[in-house]
Amino acid sequence: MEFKEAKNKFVQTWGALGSQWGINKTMAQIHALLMVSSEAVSMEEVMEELQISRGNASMNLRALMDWGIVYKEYKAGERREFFTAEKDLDELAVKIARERSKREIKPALKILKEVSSIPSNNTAEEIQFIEQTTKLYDFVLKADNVLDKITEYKDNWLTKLVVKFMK
Amino acid sequence: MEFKEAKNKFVQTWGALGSQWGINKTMAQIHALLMVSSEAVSMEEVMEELQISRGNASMNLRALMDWGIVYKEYKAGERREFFTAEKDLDELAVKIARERSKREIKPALKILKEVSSIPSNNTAEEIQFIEQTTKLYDFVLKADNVLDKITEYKDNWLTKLVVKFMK
DNA sequence: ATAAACTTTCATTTATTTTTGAAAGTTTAA
DNA sequence: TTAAACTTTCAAAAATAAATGAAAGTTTAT
Repeated sequence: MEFKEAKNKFVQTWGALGSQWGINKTMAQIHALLMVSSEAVSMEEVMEELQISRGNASMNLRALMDWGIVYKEYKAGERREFFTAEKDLDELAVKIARERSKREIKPALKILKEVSSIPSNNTAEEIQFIEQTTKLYDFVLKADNVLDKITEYKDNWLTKLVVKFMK
Repeated sequence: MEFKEAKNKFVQTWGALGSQWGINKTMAQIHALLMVSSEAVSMEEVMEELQISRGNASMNLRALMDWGIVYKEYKAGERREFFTAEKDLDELAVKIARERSKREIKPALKILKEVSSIPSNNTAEEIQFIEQTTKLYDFVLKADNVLDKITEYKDNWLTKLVVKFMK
């Protein structure tokens, strides 16, 4: 396999993976492309490499910047904007974890608390509902706290986790 | 908020969450419904409660069983099949983690290994590509191993993780 | 064997999500 | 200023994913 083929395969794979995780395909592909580029990449180049429209490139680059995992760069004497991806994987994972916690876990917790707090009329159905949603709330809250704790380590958190866990 | 409203809200929320995690909405809704039911539920009831077609109910129940998080139950003297969800959250999380590792992480690892193993012609581009995909491979492999290790604990793994991590 | 009770399959339809591209907006250099 | 170089927006189109429902398939009781 030669370079171009490998690069393409990587971008496609990362894209497909993205869509299984609630991130759209193009967004994941752009991220993949930037991650393996040695230099900052212009929007034009992104469009060219991935064969996508200007609007699509613009919107997804924006979304990646909102996630905090792609940065704009300005080059001296250049009008155009260039983009680079966060390449440090610990940092990348931490940012994704934080963002998903904020966007998905926290709102879910709010609803779990709400629905688990209804007054019960003591039918088996209602008792089961309250019990299960309460357990869910506790579980998700605990998981979210662990996530928080882990992301505090930032550098090398995964290695530290391995060490803690293996012994 | 009364019971029916709370139940509906929970099912809707769980469904929306599902679609952000690569599971389809109906599948997540059925799972939510079963999880808070005190008794096993027939396909007919699932169709009725979620207002979905027979085919849809059948296919998504099947998928949930493939994931190992919903079980069939037979009632004496009943022709119909009934369904229950895994209600133990540690167990649920472990099953989901295992399944996603098998379906998504393992195949991704295979590709990462492939693409990071191309011969380099020593251009900056190729060096960066090989370096980054190699790092990704190592990172994902390490994460997958931690997942494996965690799921071995099965009972109370989350609590154990909290304990390990907080100290 | 057969018919009733039930489940699964899959071609077609429907709904949702993503992409396009042209117009509007912005920035910078002269 | 103004016009060239570039980016963003968003309504419409295209692509993708999910749902329907009727026919085919199973199972079980008699």
